[in-house]
Amino acid sequence: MTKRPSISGEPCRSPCPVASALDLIGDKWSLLVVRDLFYGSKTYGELQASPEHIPTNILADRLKRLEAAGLIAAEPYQERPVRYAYSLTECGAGLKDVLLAIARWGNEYIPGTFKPKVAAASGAKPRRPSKRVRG
Amino acid sequence: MTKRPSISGEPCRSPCPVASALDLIGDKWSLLVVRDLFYGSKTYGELQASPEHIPTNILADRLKRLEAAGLIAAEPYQERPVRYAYSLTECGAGLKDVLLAIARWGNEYIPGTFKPKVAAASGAKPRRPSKRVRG
DNA sequence: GTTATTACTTGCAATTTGCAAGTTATAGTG
DNA sequence: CACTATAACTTGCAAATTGCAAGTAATAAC
Repeated sequence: MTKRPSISGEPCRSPCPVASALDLIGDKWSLLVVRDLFYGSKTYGELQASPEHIPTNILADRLKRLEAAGLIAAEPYQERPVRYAYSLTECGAGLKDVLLAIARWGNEYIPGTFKPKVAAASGAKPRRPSKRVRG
Repeated sequence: MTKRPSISGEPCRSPCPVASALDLIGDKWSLLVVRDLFYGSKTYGELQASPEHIPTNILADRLKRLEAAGLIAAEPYQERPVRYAYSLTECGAGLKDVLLAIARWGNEYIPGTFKPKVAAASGAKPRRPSKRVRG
């Protein structure tokens, strides 16, 4: 089985599933990227346009790490220049319950938060599927 | 006090419940402290003894922040020197579903993680600090 | 009176963050 | 063709955060 690097590239802190999960998604931005992919964002620009304004270098870094961890997949939708459409893998999509639990907690205990409409992971395909260039 | 400070002391990034929640608990350590309190840890020493070995200054900082955010409460159990027993508030205890969802996801997608026994939040008062060893 | 324990605090180097600006490739306008 | 615009990143760097190690204060234990 492939090794799953933590968010900081280190081995897992402990075999606790919570600690191991936080090694991958325990930071301020990763779950927001996952949230946006759930809501149908696909491209770098769409992810960047979210209301939290993730810094562009952080977004690039999180996309790399989440892909390396197997939570998301990058598929080129055009060449010259190569542009990628990002989507959740089954592993990443498995975080839906986590996101829902967090959203419910936020709604209950943090005043001023809105109630999100739950969106299904979109099946719409980006144009021009082509061969991979990136390893 | 109406304002809920983020983990970095800033105002919330957006009214999204997920983003707002991550402002409070979106880091590598906060949810592990909450997890340990769920499992019955009460004192600083017990929290520090967890297998992930949280740095002591980080633990002190997180306890302050989580208390300021209203997720945990610190109650003195002895004077001279003052020692505090930490416990989850209702707000902090509300994170149980979040922890469970994360643990389930970790168990399903991260190999090598153990299945935790779910422990109820204990209402027992601390007497003498007792030795606990958790794995 | 020396050592141990608990619960922290402090110092500091290294890492991470985030703002801003730069880069690369292509499209559109005149 | 020159010029502007856009999309998707990359790079530079100051500031903030992290985490290791050591220090501190109060008390108990030997």
